[in-house]
Amino acid sequence: MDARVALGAKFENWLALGFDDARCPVRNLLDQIGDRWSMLVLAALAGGAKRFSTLARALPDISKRMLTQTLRRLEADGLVHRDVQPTVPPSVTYSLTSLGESFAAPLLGLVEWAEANFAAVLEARARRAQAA
Amino acid sequence: MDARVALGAKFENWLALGFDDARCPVRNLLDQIGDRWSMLVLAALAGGAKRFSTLARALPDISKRMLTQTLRRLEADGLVHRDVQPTVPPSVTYSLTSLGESFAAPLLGLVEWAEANFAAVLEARARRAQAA
DNA sequence: CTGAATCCTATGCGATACTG
DNA sequence: CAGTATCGCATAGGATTCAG
Repeated sequence: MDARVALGAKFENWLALGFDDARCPVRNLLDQIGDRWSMLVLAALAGGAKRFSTLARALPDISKRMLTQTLRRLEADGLVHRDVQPTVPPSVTYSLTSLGESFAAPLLGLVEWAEANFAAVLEARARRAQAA
Repeated sequence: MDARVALGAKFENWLALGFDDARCPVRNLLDQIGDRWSMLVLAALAGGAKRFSTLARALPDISKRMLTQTLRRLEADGLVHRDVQPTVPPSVTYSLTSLGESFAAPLLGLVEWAEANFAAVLEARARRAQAA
C-alpha cells in the first residue's frame, strides 16, 4: 500500500521533530474533532445550511448542551459559520465555511472506509468473542 | 465541492434509516478510534512492525496503560496483529493487518488535511481571541 | 521486557430547569 | 427558537506498583 508508506514516513518525521504538541497539526486536529460529535455535525452540515433545531433533530441523541458546545468550537476553528437573524423568535443558521467544506473530502474518505469495512471489523470482534 | 454533496447525501441516508447506533458504521468507527491514541498508534505502525517498547518511545506521552488498552482494542477490531515471541524476556511485536493497512489511505487523507489547513485553523482561533 | 492491577483525578456528556 | 446555568455521573486516562 502506498498510503501506508507515506503515512509511516510522516510519522517518522513528527518523531524527529520532537512531536511538539502545540505544533503537531494531527494532535491538534484529534484533540478538537476527535470527540463524539464534531464529525457528525460536520457531516450533517455537509448537506447544506441548517438551523439549530434542525441539527438537534438530525442528531437524535445529542443534547442541546453538547450541540451548542460543538458548534461553538467548530466556529472558533473556522469550520462553521454562524448566522443570526435578529427576529422574534430568533433564528440561527449554521453552515460550513470554505474551510469546513474542504474537510468534507477527507471525512468522506473516513466514512467510506467505515462503511466498506464495517463487516470485517464485526467479524474480527466475533472471532475474538468466540475464542474467549 | 463534490465530496461535500456526497457526504450530505450519506448523512440524509443514515437519518432515513433511523441512525441506529449499533448499525451505523460511522458511529461505531468514531466510538472506537475517535479517542486520543488509536489513530496515532495506527500511524506509528504504518511504517512497519514495532515492539511494545518501541511504540512507547514513539508516542512520547502515552502511558503504558493506554498503549496496552489501545492496542488491545485495535487487535480486537482486526486492525492490528499481535505477535508474541515466548523468549525470556518476552518480545511482543505489533503490526498492521491487511485491514489495518487499508485504513492508512483515509487516515493519510485526514493527516494531509490537518497539515495543509492547520495555519488557517490557528488564524481563525486568533481572530476569535482578538475579538474578545 | 511486557504487561496487569489498583488508585485517583479530570472532564465529557447527559438531564433538567431557566431566560431573552 | 436558541440558547445558558447548574448538577451529577460515568468514563478516559495518568501515576504507580506488582508480576511472569
